[in-house]
Amino acid sequence: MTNRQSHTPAEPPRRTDARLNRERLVAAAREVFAEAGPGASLNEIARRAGVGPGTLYRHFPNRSALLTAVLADRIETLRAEAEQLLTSPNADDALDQWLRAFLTHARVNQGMGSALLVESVGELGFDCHRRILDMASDLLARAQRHGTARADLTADDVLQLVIGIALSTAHSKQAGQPERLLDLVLDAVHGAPRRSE
Amino acid sequence: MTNRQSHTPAEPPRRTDARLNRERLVAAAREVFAEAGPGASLNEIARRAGVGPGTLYRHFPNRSALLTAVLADRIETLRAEAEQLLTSPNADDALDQWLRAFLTHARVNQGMGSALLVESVGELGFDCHRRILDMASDLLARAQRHGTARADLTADDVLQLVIGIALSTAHSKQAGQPERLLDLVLDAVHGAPRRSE
DNA sequence: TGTACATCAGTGAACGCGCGTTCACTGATGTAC
DNA sequence: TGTACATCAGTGAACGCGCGTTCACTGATGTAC
Repeated sequence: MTNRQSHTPAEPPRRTDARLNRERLVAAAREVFAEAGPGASLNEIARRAGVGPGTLYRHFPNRSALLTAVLADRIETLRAEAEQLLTSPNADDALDQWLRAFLTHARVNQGMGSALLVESVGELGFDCHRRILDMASDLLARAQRHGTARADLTADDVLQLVIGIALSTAHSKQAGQPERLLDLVLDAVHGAPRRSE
Repeated sequence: MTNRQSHTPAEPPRRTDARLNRERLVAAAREVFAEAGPGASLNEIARRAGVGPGTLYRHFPNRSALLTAVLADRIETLRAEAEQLLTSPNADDALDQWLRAFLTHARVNQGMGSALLVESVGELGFDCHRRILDMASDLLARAQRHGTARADLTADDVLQLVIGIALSTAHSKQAGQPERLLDLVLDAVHGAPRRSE
């Protein structure tokens, strides 16, 4: 809350060229991860950033650190959105809206986020997972108390479903399909546990 | 319908050693794909089958052909199940049951099926896609006519959702989560398009 | 049933490739004076 | 403000690895007689 600038946990580099290269690397990583998924080549990222591979390793000891850096501001955006939505009048709409935003982010990264979320890739990945899960939990709990969200749902399950949509539609050509699928899931989230006939 | 034995489209090999190796390769591929996903190493598959890499290429010109061979009997199983379910009394249960079976198969292959389904990997992949989609369409259409399935759903959307569950839970440690998520989706499939408040 | 041989299948070393990662070296930067 | 220098950052060739794929060769099989 006190930090206005949201840089990655680690201290920012002292020298200006270092800081610049770091930014270039994160920007390149954002692009390349979006194109080729979380398994994208690190050398390719360094190439795209216009630096040597050694420079990449100086800034990010492993792939997970780089992924986390890329995710950092997306997560911060989601967090801010969640915080605001938690004060909005309609608890159901708040949950829906946040999940829509989450789906968009997850899709942009071609399931990159999911890689970090599903498997806990190192401590940093685990941390991302926790933060996302906390937001979803808060919004879901409120929608369960003051809205129509089913009481038998866990935030983990709902997130997993949305991540699934992001993954399965990562290469989908059908415009609008992800949103359509999410709407269907949201119907289930707000519906009763299945009425018979 | 006339063929009792379901071998892959291509003619079966003439020599017995060839046929044996082919079977070994498919068995190994089944294992390795299940462990490492559809991008698994072909050399590793050959190794596991106890044959040289050249032998693998003699039988299967590319990865897609091998994937298709592995999928072939799973798809045949699903087809037989679909055919039988189409004559069962309850159209809703039939759809649900088939989707459950589909999820199981999709999960066993760690999203391997999905790779073939989502992206159309060559003609063979496209063919698999079609066959699965046809089954789902028939069952969904019947559940829409004689059951409670929502009229605004397409088979493609429903399949995509289930594939998403398979993908996102591929590495999930939580036992029972995939089934739980599918149940939630099935609720949506059979529910009305969202009642307000 | 037994043998000769053409055919088909299997082998596995080898190739080129891109990957992740390292490290000795060069160079730029910021600071102390 | 100007310079000297220690420190930190960047470089990129190089390594080993496993991958997909090929192909000249060996060997097993089935068939014709």
